[in-house]
Amino acid sequence: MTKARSAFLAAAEERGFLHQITDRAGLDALLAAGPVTSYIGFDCTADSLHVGSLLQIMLLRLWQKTGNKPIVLMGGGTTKVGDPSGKDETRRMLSEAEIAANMAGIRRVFERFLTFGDGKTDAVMVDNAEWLDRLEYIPFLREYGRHFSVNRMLSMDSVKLRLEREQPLTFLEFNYMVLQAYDFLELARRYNCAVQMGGSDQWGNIVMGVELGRRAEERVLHGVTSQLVTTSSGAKMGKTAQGAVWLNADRLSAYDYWQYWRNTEDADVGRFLRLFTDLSMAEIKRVDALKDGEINRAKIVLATEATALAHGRKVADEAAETARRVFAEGGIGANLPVTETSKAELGSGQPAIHYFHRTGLAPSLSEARRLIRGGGARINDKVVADENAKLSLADLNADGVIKLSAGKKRHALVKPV
RNA sequence: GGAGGGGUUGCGGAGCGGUCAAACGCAGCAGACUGUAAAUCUGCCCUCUUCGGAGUUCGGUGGUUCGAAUCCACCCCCCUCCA
Repeated sequence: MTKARSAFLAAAEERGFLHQITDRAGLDALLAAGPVTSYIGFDCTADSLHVGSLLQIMLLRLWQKTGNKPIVLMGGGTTKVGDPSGKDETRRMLSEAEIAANMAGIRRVFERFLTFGDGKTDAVMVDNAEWLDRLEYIPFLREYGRHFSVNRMLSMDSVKLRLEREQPLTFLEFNYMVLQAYDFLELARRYNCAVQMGGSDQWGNIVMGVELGRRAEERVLHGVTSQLVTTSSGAKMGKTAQGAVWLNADRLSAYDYWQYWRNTEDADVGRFLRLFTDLSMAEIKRVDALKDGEINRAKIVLATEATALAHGRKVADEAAETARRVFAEGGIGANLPVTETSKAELGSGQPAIHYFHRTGLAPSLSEARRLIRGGGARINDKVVADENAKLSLADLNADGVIKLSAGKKRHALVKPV
């Protein structure tokens, strides 16, 4: 493969973003000639995005940074249908109000990663409900339905896998790819959008759009998919025991976000630095050269850089400092979650398990007991031996708080007010 | 509409009248070893518990039985084939 001439392709390929491109040479030539508009669609199934979508976000960011215009397409319309790709189960139907609320939350996430505005390379956010909600069934079928082959659609992975696994697929969902293809055409008309990007599971849907553009209006459209990012152990990214790794602070604190990246497996550090930070390749090579125990320094760089993108530099530095104090000095960092209680309650000598439960370190009282039995619970860094141990005012440390720990990594403070 | 198969604890998947809070695998949590890594080993993994137990689970509702995830009836949902 020859080296790309365009800044975007050169950078995206060097950093390992890309999986498939419909017409690499054609796209490269287009990009080299001037700013190009591309889009990625996001469904509004939750009020934030998580790390699973981060690669797509970074791809748009890179697109903008290399002098092009990104469109964030909110799936206000398609969310009402539900994408069957990669899922065995039909999605729950969301109400319009839920979708609107989710969209507002997602918008805030993007404001961190992209520059929005009216300029030539400023990002814009568009909602496909604008046109999908108004489609008329018969005219739509006559005008666009004829360009879609059911034979072809049945061979698409998203559909085929459901059928093979004997999982239900409703007609509603079957239409998803048609609508996504139509989105592409609509964006091409409205914004002269020439490229659709997406995760590798979107390949089929993207190609449908490219083909629709050609068949319906002889437009030349391009499709690009990103690598599927899994950890070296094969797990999908973005899931932890506590749930998804969300990108907004209401859902997941900056400190926990920082910790997520800090705990990256050795084998993933270099790859993640390239994908999820803005560091230059030279810088990344330098950091990635660290080996063995030293690699922890690279993980700290990764965590801080990734957190800075999602939550801001200042917050990222604070998270790093908190972690340093908690782990290196065994102390208490400012960013640990605090659960408030009253002096009176604390003085009454409630069992420690209550506090482990209340702080969220244990999902139930039974779990808290198990944690203590297993030797994983600590109060002020001292292992709790007795599962009926009680907490009292005497446990307050010099800072006037009690530090509870579940395992080495999860800590919380109890503070009387 | 007809015939057949199926719905079990996060997932996969055993169980098919008592010994079932339900094998096993995966995921997860904790401990050991480490580097806040991976791998490995150990323990835990429905809820509550005064640690003796207690209470709710096997699509739903009734029933048979001393006793039902297991048998019966009806209902709901899914799959396959036929129409």
